Amino acid sequence: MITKESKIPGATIERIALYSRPLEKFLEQGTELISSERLASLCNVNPAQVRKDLSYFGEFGVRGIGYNVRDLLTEIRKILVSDREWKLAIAGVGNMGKALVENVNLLKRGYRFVAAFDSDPERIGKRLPSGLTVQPLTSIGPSKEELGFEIGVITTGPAYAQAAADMLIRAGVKAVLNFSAFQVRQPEGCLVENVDFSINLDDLAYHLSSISKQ
Amino acid sequence: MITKESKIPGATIERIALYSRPLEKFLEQGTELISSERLASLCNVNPAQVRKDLSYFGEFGVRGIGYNVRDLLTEIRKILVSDREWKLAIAGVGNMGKALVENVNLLKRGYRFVAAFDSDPERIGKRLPSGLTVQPLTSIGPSKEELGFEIGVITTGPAYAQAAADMLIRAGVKAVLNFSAFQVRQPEGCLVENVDFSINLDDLAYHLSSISKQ
DNA sequence: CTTGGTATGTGCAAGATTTCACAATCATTT
DNA sequence: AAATGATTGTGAAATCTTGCACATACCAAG
Repeated sequence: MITKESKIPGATIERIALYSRPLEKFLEQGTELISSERLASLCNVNPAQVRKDLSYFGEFGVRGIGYNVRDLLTEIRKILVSDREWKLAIAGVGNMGKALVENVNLLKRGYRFVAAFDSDPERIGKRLPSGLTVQPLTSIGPSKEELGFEIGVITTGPAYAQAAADMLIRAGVKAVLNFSAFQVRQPEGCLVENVDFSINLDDLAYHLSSISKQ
Repeated sequence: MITKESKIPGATIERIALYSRPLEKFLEQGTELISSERLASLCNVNPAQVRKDLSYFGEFGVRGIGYNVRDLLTEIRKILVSDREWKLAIAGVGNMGKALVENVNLLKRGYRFVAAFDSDPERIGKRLPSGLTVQPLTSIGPSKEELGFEIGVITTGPAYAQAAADMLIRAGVKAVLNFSAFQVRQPEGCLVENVDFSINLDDLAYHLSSISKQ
């Protein structure tokens, strides 16, 4: 039961994060116990998958009974290291940027935006509802020194995405979450996740069509 | 080379959508040819993977030469059925909803929002910059009759997500893209994709920590 | 018209992930 | 204290996915 990183499927990590969502809800509702079957059904996965995923990290259930909601959630947060606060910086304060900075769910889960940047002179200096003042992209470096954000989020237009990523990485950020339409390359020593909604729509369109073809 | 749906990996579809992004850029720039190697490198995947993915649908390249950018993009759009317009409806017109409705990339790729709904009386009746007028969630049914949207997008708060999904599905929508923090259950006869950014952040946090532990 | 250089298409092996199926374990009842 | 019923944890089988390696095909040059 050694937590050997290299053996853990990447998809397992994402599913474990997924499991925590219904658990949070059960905790609020006061439900104490949950079975792998119920949790699986809520997450659209196989019950054995839930158990196997968790088994990579330890034994958190009680045979014949199920999982204690509070305990399991605590364990999952430990596994994902979301049991502490992470400081984020955002580059690009358009609609999408604002949606993220003001998203209470992220804050509830410990993701706090501590700095906001943009290249548009119109936006620089403006104060966001969350209290952050928009700074020029060029001040990422000094700002990182001062505020110590660890993860960069990119919500600029595609034209500025790579530049923003470069500046964040040069400033020492070790992980980047990129929502721009431009696919940011993964450089040495920095994690990059690219998120592109239109891919989800393409995916739906493809499957919709292939269903109706039958 | 029969396009047998059941044999095509789900991940292949998503990657094919991914390949179209750099291709769009090359087309704009006037680049005519591209190799699987270059395309793979831009998408952070293996060149053989690119060729294998495409081979599920046909032979689009020329041995010894590579792929014609324009032709490949056309083929990919045919495969993904993104060579036509898809009509979307959005439920929830907060920051996130607005970000999507006003996203030019989606429009450029043929995804057009034709209706917007919200449960907040403050928002109902307001006109969005894109020209849409926000309607009450309860009018989804009649609106679908009239406007014929095929895909529903959910950007409500978690409390309204399932209700919004139910209404969209009852109105006859066959695919739902859900951005709310609530995991919508996949009902019979309707595709559901759940997107939750905080999972991406959890993922980054996990990998960041496991790296620094070494 | 042959040769050389290059990059695709793909059978197959290697690898990764998921699912099954059942032993293990615990609370409860008799 | 034993039997019952429930649900976990997990080895192993089944399935799915990826990547190698090379035959195949095409262009260009001589």
